[in-house]
Amino acid sequence: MAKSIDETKLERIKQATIEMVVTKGYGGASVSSIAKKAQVADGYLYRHFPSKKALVQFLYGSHIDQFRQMVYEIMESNNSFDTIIFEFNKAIYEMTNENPSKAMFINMLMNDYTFLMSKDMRLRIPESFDKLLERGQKSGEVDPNLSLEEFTSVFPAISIEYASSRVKKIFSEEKLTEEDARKVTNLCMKALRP
Amino acid sequence: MAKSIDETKLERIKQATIEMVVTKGYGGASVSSIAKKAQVADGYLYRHFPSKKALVQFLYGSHIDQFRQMVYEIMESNNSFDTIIFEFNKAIYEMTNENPSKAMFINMLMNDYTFLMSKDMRLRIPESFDKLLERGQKSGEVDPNLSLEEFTSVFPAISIEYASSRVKKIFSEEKLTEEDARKVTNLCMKALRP
Amino acid sequence: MAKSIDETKLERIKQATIEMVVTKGYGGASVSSIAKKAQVADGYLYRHFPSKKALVQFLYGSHIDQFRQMVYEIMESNNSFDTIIFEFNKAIYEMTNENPSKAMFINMLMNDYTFLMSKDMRLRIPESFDKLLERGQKSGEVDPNLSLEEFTSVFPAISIEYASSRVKKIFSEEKLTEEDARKVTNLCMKALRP
Amino acid sequence: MAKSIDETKLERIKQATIEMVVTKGYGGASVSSIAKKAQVADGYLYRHFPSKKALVQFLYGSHIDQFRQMVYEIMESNNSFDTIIFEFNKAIYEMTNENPSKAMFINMLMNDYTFLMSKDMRLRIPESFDKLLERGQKSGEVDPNLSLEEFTSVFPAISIEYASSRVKKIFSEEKLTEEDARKVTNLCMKALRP
DNA sequence: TATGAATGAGACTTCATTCAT
DNA sequence: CATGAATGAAGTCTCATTCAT
Repeated sequence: MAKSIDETKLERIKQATIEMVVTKGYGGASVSSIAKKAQVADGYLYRHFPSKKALVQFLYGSHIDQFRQMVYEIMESNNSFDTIIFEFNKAIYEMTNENPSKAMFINMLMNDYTFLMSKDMRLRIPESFDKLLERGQKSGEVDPNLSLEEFTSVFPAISIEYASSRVKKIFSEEKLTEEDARKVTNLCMKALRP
Repeated sequence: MAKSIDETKLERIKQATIEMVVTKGYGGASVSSIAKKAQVADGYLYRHFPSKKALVQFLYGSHIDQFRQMVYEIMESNNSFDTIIFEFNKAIYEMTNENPSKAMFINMLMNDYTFLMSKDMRLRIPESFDKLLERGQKSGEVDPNLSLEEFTSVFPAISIEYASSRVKKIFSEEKLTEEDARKVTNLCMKALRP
Repeated sequence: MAKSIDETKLERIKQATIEMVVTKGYGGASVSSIAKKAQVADGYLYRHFPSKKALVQFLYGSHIDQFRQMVYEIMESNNSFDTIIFEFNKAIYEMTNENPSKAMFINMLMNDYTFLMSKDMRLRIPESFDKLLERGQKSGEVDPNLSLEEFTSVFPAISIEYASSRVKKIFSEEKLTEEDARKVTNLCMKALRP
Repeated sequence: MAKSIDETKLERIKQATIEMVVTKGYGGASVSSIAKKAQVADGYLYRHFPSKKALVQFLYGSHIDQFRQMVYEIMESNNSFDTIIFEFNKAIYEMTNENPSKAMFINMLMNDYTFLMSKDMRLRIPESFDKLLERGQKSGEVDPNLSLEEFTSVFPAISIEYASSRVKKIFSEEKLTEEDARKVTNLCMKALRP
């Protein structure tokens, strides 16, 4: 009977939000500017999210979860610890190439103390990395004395930092390649080994 | 005498700004709330900075510079590469313990794409790390094929990430110790070696 | 058959509007909330009324007219002045019991200077009360020197005020009874007598 | 040192609010229109009240209290019941003449179910009228069987209704006089007597 | 006919900044 | 020099209304 929800509009809002937040910061990304970039009406956003904050929180949460799921899936289908690290790096570098804003968005919010993950997520993320650490320690590729805290300071910290400096174009403006993933994997493996 | 009163006021403004920005984000840290916390009048801030943005930029810049100078000074007075890494870690962990907000502030802004360093700073920072890298490669402690991009993804990235996760109290609420500095140094040294 | 479905929809809209306006005020009664309460689509209302304001005005007008007609009919079928007053009181108290929102709605709008009666109505109402006053003065039950202004300040003002304080549950939460109608009639008769 | 608060501005806001609410209704009285009428900046209001609703509530409350205090003071300084009624009528008619908007404002909000008095006020008002009723019953001027509910439906209901119909200019556009107060007092006294 | 997705004007509110004191 | 009252631009958000389906 009535018009159905235009999913592309919603998608446009989401992408526009990410881009505006990355470019102008949370405060600088006004709802008006987001709506304009997404080519929807100013009030449109409020038909799907109760507030601008909720929208950004949702995007943060869903991206973090996508990220976490990626780790999970790669772990499920790979036996070798170093392959997991490599596949993960490859995956996030592909994502970063495809949608640099998305990568910047996650990085920015992860370091913003006013955007906290949901409790649920705060618990599940370390859990995934804990399993990964165990696997590495079992296979003898990771120092058995390494704590989870030390582990996550190496992985995914190095991987993310490498991608982040690339999108910031500090050292290079090239796209991230499989070679980059290999190099970073190598750094991680060395740091972690017994 | 009168001037010293002034100085504490200015200092209070600076500290209040850092704390408010970390707690509430840049947008949430209103000039009024900063002034209130610093116990000065709203308009006082404008006697020293032309705008709120300029104040935050200044604080970011001066902290980054303090950081850079630390690297420089440690490099000047130490010959051994691993000692430099260790001393640096010790120094930033001490700073983090003393003033966690300051550490959070730097970390937050470094990952906020709307707060860019001055061009001057953007050039000088890699320069310092380049010199450090060279020293490590000369002494044979660092892989001679490592690029500056790879190097900075390890150091100071690991060091900072470790401190950051501690301030966020993700894995532990303990203060950072010399032992932590040693552990992190070890991780870095392993990652960098040939 | 199809039409009768329509009629209940319209009826539901009307009742929902009255209840929402009374509960939330004119501004707080959003078209959406009215439609939701009436279980019709948001846009449905516009098939019968050109605007929200027009809907409320219509309801106000039709209730006022119903009120006026009640006076008229009671006057037609009763010779005695005091019986007219009593029957009127009884009638509006019954209506108030049946549908308190309706009573509150009329009372609210009659005291809201932004909802004016139609010119037509503004003229016809005093006319009805003028006839009633005449009748009372002819029968000697009402002071011959009383102006219409004084008369309406007594009747129906006292009657309405009594019902209003009851729906507001200021002094009592009981339903209005015939005994209440009698008491109020007595107060009016005493006030009006020569 | 600094500028002091301009009390006339605050006064202008208050009066402008009353006038706009009376003319356009609560919803129609936009903060902008109020500020414009008061010749202050749009944001000024928020330096003294947390919201538009709070401002209107405050004005309602303070006017109701002024009203209540008037009753109290008149009762304190008069022994005779009928003098109290008369003095009260005179006082509110003078107030109505001086500031008709104020009278309309109170009347409007008293009949708006979304603007409730504070609990404190809801209790104190009937108390004052209860004392007045007692006095009238002691002096023999008021029917000893009259309930407070009946009493208040006569006084101050008649007095207020008379003033209200005058400000609405239904029957007359004249100012309210002492003669009006006398007439209304007479109506009340007749209604109340045994 | 009835729906409800979408619009956008305009509401309320915040707050960086100014400047009289 | 320092204050904080006042401003008003700009932000977030609501909601009456429209119209494709």
